[in-house]
Amino acid sequence: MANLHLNVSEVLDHISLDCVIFGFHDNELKVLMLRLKHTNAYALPGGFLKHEETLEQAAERTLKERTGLDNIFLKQFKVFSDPNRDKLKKDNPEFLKNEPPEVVAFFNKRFISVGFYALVEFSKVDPQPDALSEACEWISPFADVEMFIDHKDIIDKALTTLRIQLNQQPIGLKLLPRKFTMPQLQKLYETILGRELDRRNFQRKILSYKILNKLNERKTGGAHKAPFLYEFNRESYKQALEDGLSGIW
Amino acid sequence: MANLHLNVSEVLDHISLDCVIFGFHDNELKVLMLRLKHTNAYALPGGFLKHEETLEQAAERTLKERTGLDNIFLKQFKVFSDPNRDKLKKDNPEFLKNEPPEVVAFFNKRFISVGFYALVEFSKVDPQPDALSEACEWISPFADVEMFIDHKDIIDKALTTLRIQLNQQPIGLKLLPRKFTMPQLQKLYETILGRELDRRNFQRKILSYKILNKLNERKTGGAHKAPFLYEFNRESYKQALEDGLSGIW
DNA sequence: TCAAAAGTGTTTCAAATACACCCATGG
DNA sequence: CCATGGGTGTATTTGAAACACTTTTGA
Repeated sequence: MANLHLNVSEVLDHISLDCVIFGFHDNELKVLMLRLKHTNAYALPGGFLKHEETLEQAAERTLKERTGLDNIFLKQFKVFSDPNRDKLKKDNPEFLKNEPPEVVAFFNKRFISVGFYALVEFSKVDPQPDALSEACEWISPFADVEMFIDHKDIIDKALTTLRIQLNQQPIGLKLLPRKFTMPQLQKLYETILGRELDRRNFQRKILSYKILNKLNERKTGGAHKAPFLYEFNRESYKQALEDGLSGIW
Repeated sequence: MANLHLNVSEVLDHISLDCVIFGFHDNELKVLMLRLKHTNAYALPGGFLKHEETLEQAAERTLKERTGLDNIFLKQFKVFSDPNRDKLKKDNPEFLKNEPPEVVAFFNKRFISVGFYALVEFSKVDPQPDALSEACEWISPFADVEMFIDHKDIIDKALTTLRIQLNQQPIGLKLLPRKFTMPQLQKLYETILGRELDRRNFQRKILSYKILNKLNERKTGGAHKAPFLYEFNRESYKQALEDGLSGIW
């Protein structure tokens, strides 16, 4: 059974990072998580900081390992530094049972963890478990499952941040496939905001920003009337976000 | 000459924090900074993380030491983790010349620094230099002075964050004295936003939130017509911020 | 052929903006 | 007595919200 191959001298003590990787599929928001070996708990993909890296580079590296993707949209949102936050780790080191002693010792130090959230296009992700986990899978951020130490808190905080930053960050652009329908975009906004929006007002408002190109294609295959496909106009979207999408949904 | 009396075994390696302490005085935004000994550079008040502390507690401790104040409004806004960020420190260790070798060695490690911003009532602060600095004083966040390593970047980022969070955080409440005038409050908003606002519209809008109590007093002593004094209605202000002061200035 | 989803348009109401006049004060 | 800053009011424009009808589709 493969172990972590973590060279503890390559990374800084006391500092870790956790990534809340958001995807959007079947009109639902998802988070990519690891199911830890020998436990039922889910954990966020995370990692440690190498000597010559920034935290952003370390997060990118982690993302690449779990999703296969480069150039992911990534943002720090909070540092979790409760000295008791990793208490559970010491009580439940089951998932470390195949690791060498120096790795176990390293894990048992106190860590402050920098939370990042990432936005990825669901269909492009190839989920890769790490050596400490049995599976890497998408679950609902609202799912009531057992989570490693404070990872539930980290997800909740990421969601709150996402909600607040919905009008300042290219959330739609990063979470949806290149071509998408208006109802899809609306569902995305609704999921993040946690409330329903009026279909017609939503469309009018989002179109008024001139950040979408309407395509001469419709999404076929679904039941009911075929909706048009849209794509983001990357130029104007970028510009619009710099000004802030002035409204609040 | 007093030295730091830093017991390096009490704090974690590699982790520091810096506080951008905002105050408002003479209708101008100010930042509390230290002037480092034996250099011309200004540095942000900062500190290290003790083993049993959260970062927030460590920041509070730092704030208490520099300002004499407790219960300060404090918020994390970013972690600065460029591996070269403290390069200058190694080139210019002048301000450490009275420190024992273990302290110098500690300072020469790589640090990632968690940025906090704090909002304080200017007149209540009693600025206290630390052992490494000659003075602790208020300067303009826009001042073009020499700053320690990346502290200018940290201030800029704090300002940007403050601007974005102006409608979500109790910024007025924390920065102004208990009684203040409408023009003062407006100047505060204008300074943070970096643009002018219409006097009459500002007043109408801020009053519409019902977060101010108009007092039966006027601010005397100034030239020209004496403006009324207001105070925040803490109950409704708190409530309003939870909902977000829906507008954007 | 009909239920359910999607396209499109109008009316209404609230908020942001622009603008004007009067009042008080110290120099 | 007047320049400056402060108090208060109104008309206009803009955008958000509420709401209705028609079209397309697969079951």
